[in-house]
Amino acid sequence: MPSTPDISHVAGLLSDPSRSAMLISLLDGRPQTATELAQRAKITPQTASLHLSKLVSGHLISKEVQGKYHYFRLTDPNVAHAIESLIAISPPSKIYSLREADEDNALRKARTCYDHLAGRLGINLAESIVRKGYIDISNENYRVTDDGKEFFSDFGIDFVKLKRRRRKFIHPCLDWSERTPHIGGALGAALLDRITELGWIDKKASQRAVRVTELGKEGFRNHFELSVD
DNA sequence: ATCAGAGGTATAGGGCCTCT
DNA sequence: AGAGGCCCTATACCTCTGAT
Repeated sequence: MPSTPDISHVAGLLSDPSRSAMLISLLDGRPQTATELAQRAKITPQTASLHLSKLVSGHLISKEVQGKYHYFRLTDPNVAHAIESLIAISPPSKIYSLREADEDNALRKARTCYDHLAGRLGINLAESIVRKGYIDISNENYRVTDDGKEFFSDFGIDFVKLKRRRRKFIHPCLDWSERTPHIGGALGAALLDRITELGWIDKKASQRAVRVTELGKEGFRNHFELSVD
């Protein structure tokens, strides 16, 4: 008889507010030190260090030592996907200041979800791609059409190389702020890489929120018929 | 090459809180 | 009351950098 997966261990690791705050901070895919994560979770570095060691032993995050710095990151996109899904079914956190409200608005507008684009921009981009017939939705799954293959190749994405990767090629990733899926998987990551490379978005070093540049506004309009304010 | 200082992380011990 | 978990402070350890 197949054994039942034990989700209680992972759920236990996620159940602490400090640990979940650090995991959410790691959602942008950027490696961060224990001290940075401690600031995010509003705890001391020593406490953060303890929590991080538990998350490492639970295989939710991995650690890379570079000199005196210890960089932590999510182990793989599946962890990010799981956290985003939990955020989608969680009640919104209370906002106490104008700064928090601004950050929340910026995140809802456009942000990275581990290694792909999310927020209203991510949703609108996915909807535009579907509308143009580059991606087909069947049984709530994404499939790239022949037109899509041609379009993504023209857009500068190496489709063949992407297909060879062991990672899931494309999947709908539920957006916690919009409750609508955006494009996840290897193609979602490649899209974000290409958009960043083209200078369409500006990723701030310490934030998940991204800003669309003037070049990006033009690019999204010309390639995806998207008007970004 | 060696040493001291600074920055960052890990660990130990204790207080506090919650649950049973 | 006891157990368990979280967070804090104090301290030790590691690594890097700059001065000598």
